Amino acid sequence: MPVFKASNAFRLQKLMAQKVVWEGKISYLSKVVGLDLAFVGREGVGIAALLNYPELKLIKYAVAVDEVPIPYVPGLLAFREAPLMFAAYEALNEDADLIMVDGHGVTHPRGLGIASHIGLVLDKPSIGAAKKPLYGSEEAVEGVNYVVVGGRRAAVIMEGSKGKRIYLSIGHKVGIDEIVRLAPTFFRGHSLPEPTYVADRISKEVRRKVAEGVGR
DNA sequence: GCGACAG
DNA sequence: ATCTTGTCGC
Repeated sequence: MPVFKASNAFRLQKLMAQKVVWEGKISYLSKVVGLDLAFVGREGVGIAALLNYPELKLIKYAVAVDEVPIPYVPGLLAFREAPLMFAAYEALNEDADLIMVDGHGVTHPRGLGIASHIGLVLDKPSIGAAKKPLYGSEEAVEGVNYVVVGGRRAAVIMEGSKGKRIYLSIGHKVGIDEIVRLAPTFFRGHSLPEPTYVADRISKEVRRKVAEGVGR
């Protein structure tokens, strides 16, 4: 069997990055899907959580569990985590108006963080929600903190509860101004935006059940 | 070459 | 991401 080759992944990212759309507005927003992954040893637990908007209440969720053979390599996160996220999204069997992914979008060394990777493949508007910076320089404009990449504003830095900084980046087909407009509406008293928070909570909850099933 | 490095 | 108890604070 072929093994994961970082050099090939790099080439693919550069090609895919050219297809990513940094602009766009969400004309109709009702279904938001949060994607996240948890681990139990080598087993990955992918979660696709559907929330309504603007209430941000969990409507339903889908799970995908499988072995994750790709190692974690900074910058190549999508190759490790996206497969199970696609599987979970597929199992959800819903058409999302917007997808929020744990991690960065275009604020990535080659312009293709996991949020952009997933938005591009599913051809859906997507936004990345990360807890730590990865790429780009900070710049404050009119009271808003941005992350600039190649001269273009690529992410907005939000302050979750207890002052925690969260990086909301362009994933695909959502412009920076649209993210600035929507950003505040995604927070509900947690450090993370609600779609990501809910998906993360569920992933850890399901992870525990999977861990028990593994031990026998 | 050295250090940094989403989850 | 995950390994991990109690503990400080809203």
